[in-house]
Amino acid sequence: MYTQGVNTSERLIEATRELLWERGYVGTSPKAILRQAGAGQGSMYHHFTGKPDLALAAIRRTAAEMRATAEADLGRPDTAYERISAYLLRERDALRGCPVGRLTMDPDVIASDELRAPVDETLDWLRERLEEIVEEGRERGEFSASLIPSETAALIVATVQGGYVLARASSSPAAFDAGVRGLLALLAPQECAGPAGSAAG
Amino acid sequence: MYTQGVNTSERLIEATRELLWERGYVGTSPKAILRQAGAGQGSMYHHFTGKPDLALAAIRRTAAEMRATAEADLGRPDTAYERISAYLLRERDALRGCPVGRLTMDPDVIASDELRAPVDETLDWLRERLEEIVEEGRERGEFSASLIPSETAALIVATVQGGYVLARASSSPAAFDAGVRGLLALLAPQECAGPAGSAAG
DNA sequence: GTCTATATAGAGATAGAC
DNA sequence: GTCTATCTCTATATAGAC
Repeated sequence: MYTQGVNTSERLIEATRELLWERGYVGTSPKAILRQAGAGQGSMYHHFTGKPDLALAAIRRTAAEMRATAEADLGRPDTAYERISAYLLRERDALRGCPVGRLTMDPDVIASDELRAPVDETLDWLRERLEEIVEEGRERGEFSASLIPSETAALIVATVQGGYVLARASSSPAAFDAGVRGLLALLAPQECAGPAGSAAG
Repeated sequence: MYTQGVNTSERLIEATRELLWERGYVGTSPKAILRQAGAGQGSMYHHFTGKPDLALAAIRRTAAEMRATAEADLGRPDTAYERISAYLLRERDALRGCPVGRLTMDPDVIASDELRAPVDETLDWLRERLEEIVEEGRERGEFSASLIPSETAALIVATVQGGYVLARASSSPAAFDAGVRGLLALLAPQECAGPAGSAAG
């Protein structure tokens, strides 16, 4: 059986994705979703058991999309530094923030293991993927052998997530870019960092 | 005229601070504040014009407290690296997140220049304070001369803010600590980082 | 499947007694 | 200054018509 155009269930999920990104879970009402989707009350409760169920479908899709977007940069045939750099410098609307990461500040999402799971899994996947790449770069001599891949990976993800916080606080993407450049400068393959720690004078 | 114990206005502000930290602005209702403060409806609207006004008082106080806490580590008589390290390694409840930074994910806070102002000013102050310290460390030879202080400062703040995101996503403070260690490893005064970027396998 | 009532609770604020 | 009504609007969900 065919569905002409986009069906209601689909529109509900997409509307929820947009509103969750913009206003979070607590700040998004079923009524707002229905308005955005152009659907009536009954449709939502026909396709989903309620707000949490619909939100879960929306979050899962957003999480999958985020992994695919990241992999597009991280999976390129290039050096580790170039792939990490491509991921960090990718065009972003920093003021919108991360549609997955922002959910960690939502009390109702964090209180529900089911809603939190896709958020956790996605950020965890990203960390592990970056860890592989850092390890690879270390073996190839791009990075210092003293780098700990798992910690470096956590740093990279944190820089992005925290960059969104700075951008939104200042209403400007500049701070996001600054943090990313600061990280890339420290990660950049370098000959010698300068004089040893001569703290005197 | 004396006020015995803590007055109602004070209790309202403290209750609001706790709830804003825990549930954000959108997720905090006046009713919840009154319950937490042990006050009636009338008290709140006597001392404040409404929810935004009370939230503003709470946010300002939290912001001031955050600056003081950071300065306690950053203002120590020590090397730049030690002060930054002390700030990053300070004991934190990473799962609670940053009471100031979390507000950047609150749509109603971001939509209001008045509510956003103390958030912006605080994170901006922190970045500038760290910038001074990085610059100082660079002049003293602790850090590479190629480091750009403003970008490094943005990175440090982003690492902390993003670390909270990772910790909350995974319900564990471990990821926060990992990111911080990853950053400190890259910042650590070092003699030579290893071989130059020989990317060929 | 989708719609329009309808129901119950809570958000946010006001009025006026004490 | 603080309290308890009270008010209007919205959140979330259900019922039942079409």
